[in-house]
Amino acid sequence: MKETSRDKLISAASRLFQLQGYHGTGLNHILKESGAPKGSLYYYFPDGKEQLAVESVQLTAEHVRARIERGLDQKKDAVEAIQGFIEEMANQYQNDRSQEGVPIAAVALETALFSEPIRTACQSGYEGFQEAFAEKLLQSGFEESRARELGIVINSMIEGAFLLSFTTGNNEPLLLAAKNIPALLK
Amino acid sequence: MKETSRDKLISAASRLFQLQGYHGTGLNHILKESGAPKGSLYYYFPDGKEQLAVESVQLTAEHVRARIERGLDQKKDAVEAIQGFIEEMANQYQNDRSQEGVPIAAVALETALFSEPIRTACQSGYEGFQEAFAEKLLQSGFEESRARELGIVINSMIEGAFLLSFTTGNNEPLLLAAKNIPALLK
DNA sequence: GTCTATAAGCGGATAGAC
DNA sequence: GTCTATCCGCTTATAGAC
Repeated sequence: MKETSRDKLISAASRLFQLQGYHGTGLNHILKESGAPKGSLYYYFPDGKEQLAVESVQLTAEHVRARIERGLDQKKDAVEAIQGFIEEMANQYQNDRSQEGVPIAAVALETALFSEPIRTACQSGYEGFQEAFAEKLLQSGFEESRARELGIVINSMIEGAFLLSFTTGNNEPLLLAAKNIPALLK
Repeated sequence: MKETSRDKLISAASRLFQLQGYHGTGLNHILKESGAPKGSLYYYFPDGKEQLAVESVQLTAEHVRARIERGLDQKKDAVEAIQGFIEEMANQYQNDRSQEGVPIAAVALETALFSEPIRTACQSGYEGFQEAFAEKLLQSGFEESRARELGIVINSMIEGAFLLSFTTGNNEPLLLAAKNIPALLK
């Protein structure tokens, strides 16, 4: 179970893109961080930085979705589960703020109008998050179309609260999002 | 009432930073777009790109806040006013999506951990948006602490919905945010 | 105050040895 | 598959003429 240069490149890129965005992260920085040689980068990712970004976004999105699903499994009731998940995010954010960033968001905003492959990867990622929430709501008895709608609304709320918490260095927006979830799902 | 080089630089920078983010926008691009000469840039903004970004964020934030206030003045009831404002944003976004971007957000995400002056400017901007919403809620009879809380929640919701709409090229997230505002303010 | 020329460095990408 | 050397373009920033 060894980690290849390819894996090391993607995971380093995922971290750095999330922290500094797409244009703010140079390939040299990714190479240094990953310990991989430049030759390997273009061997594994012939389309260069853009391809690396697409795969990084996909990896990040899978991790986040898995984390959402794990979080929502903690409680049976959907409303409590979603509320608890956001609170959990708020709490763990308080600890290692500096090492995280907002998943996908920076890359999405920077590249949406200029790289269709990256934009599509971000869109798919977001759809995955929404599905995870909708799935939980379905299981809790919400009607299908309503559950899908609320998946989008909850995702909006979390992304926005995360953006504000990250920018201000204060987890209050996330805590308030959690607090107001029950009203939204009423 | 002529527009100075300084004004032209800031307004060009505001547009480009919003569309492409901080690191994705070069000074040369800003200069070309504004028509100002490079000498003027460092004459008016001795601290260079960082200072230009701070002032651009401030300008953008003022415009957005003014637009929020104008939007909220359209209806007397706070709930209807906020809902209407988000719908208005969703509709106008449908038209000229490509020329806008999400105000402040890209710059905030890219620079929060690496430039304190820019981060602070973004934070102040967001606080202004929240005040505008809270003010309207106060006038509509909401209790002070509740109004301030909801200002943050509404701002989160809008920012997140805007991010998703921009990334997916579809205004559905904004429309759903508007639709679900009444439940939130219940 | 305005403009040009240029410095110094980093960006992404490639060639070619091994 | 791995690594180095290198190219070219664009970046921020500065110097100095006008």
